[in-house]
Amino acid sequence: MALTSRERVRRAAVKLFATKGFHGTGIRDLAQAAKLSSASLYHYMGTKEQLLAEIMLDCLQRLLDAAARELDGVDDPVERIGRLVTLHVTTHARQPNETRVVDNHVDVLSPRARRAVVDVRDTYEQLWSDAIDDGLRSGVFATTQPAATRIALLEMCNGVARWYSPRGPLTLEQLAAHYVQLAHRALGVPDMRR
Amino acid sequence: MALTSRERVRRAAVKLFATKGFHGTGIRDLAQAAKLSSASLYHYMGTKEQLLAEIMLDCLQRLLDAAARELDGVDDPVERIGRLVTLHVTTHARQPNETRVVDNHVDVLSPRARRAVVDVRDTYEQLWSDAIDDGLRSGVFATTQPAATRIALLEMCNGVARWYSPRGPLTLEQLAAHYVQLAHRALGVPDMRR
Amino acid sequence: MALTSRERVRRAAVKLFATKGFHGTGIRDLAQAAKLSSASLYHYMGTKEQLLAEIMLDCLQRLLDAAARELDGVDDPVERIGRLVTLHVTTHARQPNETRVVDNHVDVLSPRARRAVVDVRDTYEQLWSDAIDDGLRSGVFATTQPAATRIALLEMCNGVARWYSPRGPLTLEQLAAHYVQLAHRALGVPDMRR
Amino acid sequence: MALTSRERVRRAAVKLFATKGFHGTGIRDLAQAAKLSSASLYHYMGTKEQLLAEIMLDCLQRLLDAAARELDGVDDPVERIGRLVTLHVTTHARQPNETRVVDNHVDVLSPRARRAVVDVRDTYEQLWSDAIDDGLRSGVFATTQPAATRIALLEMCNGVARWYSPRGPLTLEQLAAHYVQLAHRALGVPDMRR
DNA sequence: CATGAATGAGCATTCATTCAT
DNA sequence: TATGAATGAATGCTCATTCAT
Repeated sequence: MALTSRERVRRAAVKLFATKGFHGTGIRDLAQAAKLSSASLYHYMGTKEQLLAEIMLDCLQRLLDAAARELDGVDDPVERIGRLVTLHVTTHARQPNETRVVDNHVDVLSPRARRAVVDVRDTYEQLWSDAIDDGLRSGVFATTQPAATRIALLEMCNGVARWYSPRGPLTLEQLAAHYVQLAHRALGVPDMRR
Repeated sequence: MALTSRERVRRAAVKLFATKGFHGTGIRDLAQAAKLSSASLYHYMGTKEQLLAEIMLDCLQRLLDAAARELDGVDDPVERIGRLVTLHVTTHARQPNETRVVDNHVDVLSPRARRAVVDVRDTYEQLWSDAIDDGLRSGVFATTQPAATRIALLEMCNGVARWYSPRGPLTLEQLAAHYVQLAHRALGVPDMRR
Repeated sequence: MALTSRERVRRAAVKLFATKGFHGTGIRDLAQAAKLSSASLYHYMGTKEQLLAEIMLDCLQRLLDAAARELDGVDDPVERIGRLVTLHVTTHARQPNETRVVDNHVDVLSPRARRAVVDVRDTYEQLWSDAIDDGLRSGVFATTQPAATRIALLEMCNGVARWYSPRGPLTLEQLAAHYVQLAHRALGVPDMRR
Repeated sequence: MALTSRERVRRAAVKLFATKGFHGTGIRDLAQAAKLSSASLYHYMGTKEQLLAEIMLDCLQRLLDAAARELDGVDDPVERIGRLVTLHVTTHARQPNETRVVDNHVDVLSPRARRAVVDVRDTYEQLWSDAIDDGLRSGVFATTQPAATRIALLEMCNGVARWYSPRGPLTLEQLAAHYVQLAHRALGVPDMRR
């Protein structure tokens, strides 16, 4: 089924911003990839930067929503971190372009747009912080640097978008399971729990 | 003591490429930061891309050399990984701009330059692979996914350049020690060893 | 009637390339003469060199076509040379800019474009060679150096673009008639034939 | 024997201006060809344009002097034209670069320099005019367009610099002899005179 | 809904030239 | 005599964006 022009623009932008960077992507590249004239592009977007900001906000919001759904009703911190890692890694593996755009383009945004993006991201990362804090409080996690560990884990998981290929030796499930193990180990979850 | 113009160009490029990206950095930005006219820039560099490639190769080579020095005479895989992590993290914390340029700009390079850069990077990463393989063979490491773990650890350590600040709560030593712990845990080093 | 922008670009290029040379003509000169911004120029041309190549090929092709038409059904070599000279001289007198561009810019072209231009030019000059050879065979021409004579005549006729003015003492018809006489004399056509 | 730097600059300029044109030749091309730095070039020349003007004036003056020497004591117009053609053609064949610079760069010069060059050229061409007028007066030449014929002959002879090669089928002597024949025929010199 | 035409501003790079050494 | 360093101005060309149709 044919995509709408609007959707074609969006997909073209995601792919190109991810692979060539925002500044490395010209409006003409976008137009060509979306099979539109560069003038027509402007029926479906504001400025190039607004297009970027929309993509970033959108992806982040969807991640946040999905995370909230995953965590709904789950109390065990080990399980919660496991679900966050699984979701994060899976998302980065399945949508490497979207996530690379989100993860690498914060600095490009104007202050106003950056604020909005960072706010959503902070809300999302708070889910990680909360889970880690809970685990520490309950004694199931053991680390002296919860903040650094959280960031380290997030960076580690973000990296998946840069290297994972479904055509490689790992299935998505294996990949996610391995990263969950890495996270649990990093947080000092005792072996018997795993 | 005054810097040479050449050095000023280099430092300006590192800072700007790191913060604004290669395509986001104009030759005029570079000139202004180096306190030179844009024409004079070309006494100290080839093209903008060649400048980038030189910086990347240079930084990678220095990292590789330092790693070789660190590992010299060290046999214990636990210690070797510890030293690699310490060096990697310390370098990323001390020279966040250099390392961000190296870690984020491979795709910008022309095929020829990319080849050269990737070759050095592969040689460096082989040091990690070797240490991990040794640890697995000797039974001190325990993981079913050595390759994925190596990449995950590298990404995790690279991330340091994106967030660590010496003005934050962690000293360089604490930071490095924590990342060594994370790496050892990720590789399944038994607690008594740590 | 108003010219199209495309045509204005073409005419501006012909005039400027002819008078200031290809390298002496800047893109901004072209834009100003075509009453367009320098950016708009690029809607109507590829690169500056492609614009040159198109002009050259076009003019040469039109000369070749016209020559073929002139010679159609004409057998007498004296008459054929007369018609070639008349056409060549008339063209150079009427379109001095076009012909100066064609005659003086072969060396500027890239190898590929030069090849294309030289091919058409060679085809055209072959018409002269054939006429001269025929005249020699039939005994109506007398020269020991047909090749040198052909080139000499062509250079002589090309020169017209450099000096002839319709405001001078010679009408186009007188000019052409005189050059025909010069050509016939050069080829040793007996006086009674003229 | 080694050339002086001054002479190397001169020769480099002649070769490059002839083949790539004045505007197509950069100061760096000149420097490289003269095996000097571009700054050092300025010890041996004024501006690029002055260098061009000096070359042109010099070559023209030498041609004029040589012509005066050739004509000294020669009264017969047929012989005079013969000597002028021989000298002109020989010079263009032997020094194609010098003559191409002289013949094709008048338009590049500033008004003042152009004036000086054109003055010498006019003096030289006057020698041709005088010879032709004499021949007409004495009845040995027959043409209704002496001015056009003179220009046509000059253009024809200038052309030699564009095509003649000593490695081709014609020796210099044969070339000159043929052009003398062409000139005599163009001027209507009766066959018995030749 | 779509685009050809248009542009001011900007791009990386090169220009001819100067000057202190 | 020679040049490395330096530059303001210019180079050919592309940028993101607008607008009339």
